[in-house]
Amino acid sequence: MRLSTKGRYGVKAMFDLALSYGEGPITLNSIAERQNISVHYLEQLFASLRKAGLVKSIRGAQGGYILSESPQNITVGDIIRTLEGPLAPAECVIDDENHECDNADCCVTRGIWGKIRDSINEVVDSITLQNMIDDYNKMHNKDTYMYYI
Amino acid sequence: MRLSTKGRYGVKAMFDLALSYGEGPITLNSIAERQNISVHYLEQLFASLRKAGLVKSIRGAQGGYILSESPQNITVGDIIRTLEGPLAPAECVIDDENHECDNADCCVTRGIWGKIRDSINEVVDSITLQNMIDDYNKMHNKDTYMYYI
DNA sequence: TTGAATTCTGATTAATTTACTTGGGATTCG
DNA sequence: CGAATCCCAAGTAAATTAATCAGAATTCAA
Repeated sequence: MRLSTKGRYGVKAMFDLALSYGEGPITLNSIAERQNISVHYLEQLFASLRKAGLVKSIRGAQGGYILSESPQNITVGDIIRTLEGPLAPAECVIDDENHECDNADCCVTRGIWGKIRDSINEVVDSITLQNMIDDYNKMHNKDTYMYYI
Repeated sequence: MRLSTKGRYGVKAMFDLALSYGEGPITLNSIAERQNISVHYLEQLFASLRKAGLVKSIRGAQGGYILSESPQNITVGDIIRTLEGPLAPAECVIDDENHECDNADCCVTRGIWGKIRDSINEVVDSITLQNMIDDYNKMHNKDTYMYYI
């Protein structure tokens, strides 16, 4: 039940973009360097993210990528589902497909897979990139914050 | 984020055992037939389940497997973690291992993986084999139940 | 207007994991 | 004894993952 590198790198890269939101396009090279990911691999991920409408690209020199929307309108769920496909522990609980079950007891286990699916999606859909930025700032301003107590 | 067949078959097979709990040993052959799984593959899964103490084996003719404990004391989480390893979306949130993070922002994403891990484990730990039996009986006694209304 | 910096596209590949299969050995009941 | 069963270790084919490779297309800036 691991996420693949697609989902993990994708969230990191999108968080990286979110930290620079409003400061113009960010190059994949710089993301790759900061996050320690191969540029070419990032290109593949960003092709998907762009097609899904989560980022916009600016081509040519001084180009790069920017978030399509503000960080508070993009969730971790949007990113992971774009890169990994539906977050379901079994095929029979992927909503947009109809996978038949011929076993009589299938529905009992199917109910379980459905609960797992729902709880995962609830968590990732409840976290926005803005939430991540806030967490990041809390960590990094902890010392400063102490002065005010 | 799919469960592998190990986890899925394992839950089905253990549920099969639970339905016959108290009726003596059940052979892998019969489980394999009912659940449509290869016997030899089931053998591998039951080797793990036995080592984890979830089932007991009775060798020789008329042998088979029984649950080590009553269905209400075995959770879906016990089964899945035994067969799939820790239910964590990323290595850095596996509790019993120490995986280092060198990126500064790692902790932000790590927090997310931790939330996903916790929500998955909460769900699977809250479902016992007895719960599954109850669900199963509800489904199958629906018609009978109607006569009493 | 040229060259460097970038995104974009499609193919290829190496490593890993998954989902078994194969081939036997050990044990126990009837 | 022999059939039924669990037990064990290795092998394997297919799929997936995680990239890499090669180069075309676009744009900015000097």
